[in-house]
Amino acid sequence: MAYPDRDAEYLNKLRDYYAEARRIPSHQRVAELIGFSKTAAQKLLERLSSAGFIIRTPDNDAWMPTKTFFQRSLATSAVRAGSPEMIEPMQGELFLIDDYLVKKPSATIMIPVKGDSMTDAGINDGDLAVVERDKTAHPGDFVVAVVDDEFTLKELAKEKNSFVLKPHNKAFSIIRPKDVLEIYGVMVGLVRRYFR
Amino acid sequence: MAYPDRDAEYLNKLRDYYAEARRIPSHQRVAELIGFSKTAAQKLLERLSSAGFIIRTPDNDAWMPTKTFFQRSLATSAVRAGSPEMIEPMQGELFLIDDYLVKKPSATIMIPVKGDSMTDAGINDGDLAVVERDKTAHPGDFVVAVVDDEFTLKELAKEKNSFVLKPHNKAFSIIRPKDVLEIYGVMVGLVRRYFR
DNA sequence: TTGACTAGTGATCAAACGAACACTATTATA
DNA sequence: TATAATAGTGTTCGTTTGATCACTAGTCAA
Repeated sequence: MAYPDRDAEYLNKLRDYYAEARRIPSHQRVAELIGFSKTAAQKLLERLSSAGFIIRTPDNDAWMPTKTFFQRSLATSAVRAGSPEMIEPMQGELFLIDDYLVKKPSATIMIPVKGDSMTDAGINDGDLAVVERDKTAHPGDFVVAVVDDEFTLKELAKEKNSFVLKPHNKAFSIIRPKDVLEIYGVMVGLVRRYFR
Repeated sequence: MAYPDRDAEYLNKLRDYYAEARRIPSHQRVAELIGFSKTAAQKLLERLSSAGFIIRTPDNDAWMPTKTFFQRSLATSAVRAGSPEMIEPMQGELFLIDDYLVKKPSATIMIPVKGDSMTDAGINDGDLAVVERDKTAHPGDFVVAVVDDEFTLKELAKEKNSFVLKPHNKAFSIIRPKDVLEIYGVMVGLVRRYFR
């Protein structure tokens, strides 16, 4: 087999392009990108469409990526013998971060974390909290509550007969709401970026 | 003021379009979308660019959204003073976390974090590290290194003339590789899930 | 070894595209 | 009240785009 699976390689180039330009490029640019003729690019896109990586836009005037397009491999086991070069892309299961974190897209929102009140729980300033709005909160859950007209991320805890908000940082003290504790949503995930 | 801020309304239409077609449309389509002339669309896009919502692609042949494009104000819910900026609900998958975290899809892999050696940096056991393979590692970066045929996540540090691996947990000690330090990739992001 | 299939090249062409220009109506300001 | 800036319309023009067609060179199975 001289030509095993070139399309996987082409797809990766397309993915890199998308990460930079946020669009599936025109036939001509695909051609330039890969070192192709324009027609070959066109046929490649049709193949990728059949494979489920891209579909047409609603207006049918361009290609757009599907969820599959964004999937990447998850190293299933950290332990393995031999050279690390052996772990090649597409080994391990395919994986989409959004599907991993978000169960109810319509009720999920991303809220930037401000402050250091949760650092002992591994939640840092600048992280993005994935918050599900209509989820029932239980003691022990991390919740986003509305305190003094601001969002606060804390652990929901029960103290005697009332709910309180427990920070995870010794420098902060427990918040005991005067009247009703207004819970905005439950934290279901965390996203952090190390480079911008 | 009869026409206070039409652009905000136009921007929302653009966002809706983007959620469906995953691209900033052409002048002509913007015109159709809003009920505009082509030139007005062109100028609108330039205004939105000045306002920081869109920028040109690296190839300078189209517009692409910026981070700001994905943010939406709290206009729909109750207006609160001092409310934090918020990123658009995942409704319609407008905001893709994968997109947010991954710069080079073809070289990026997800690796599960094992152990507590990095808890002081807010990285817990069971978290998923987003690792970019061909990125150059600098001292201070968190890297995935191959030590004794296993992946290890540590901070890359320089000690005298050699590189060492620094854990972020007082209970662990610095790893000084005997021979060559084999770096698998650089950590560019972190993903954590609170419910399974 | 013939024939089908696949991944390519190259050329043509109408439609769509972005850029530029002149012009108009409304709003904000000095 | 004059004037500048803003948000539009309409038109032109060279370029890019996607679609289509004819053709070629490997791969693979009957």
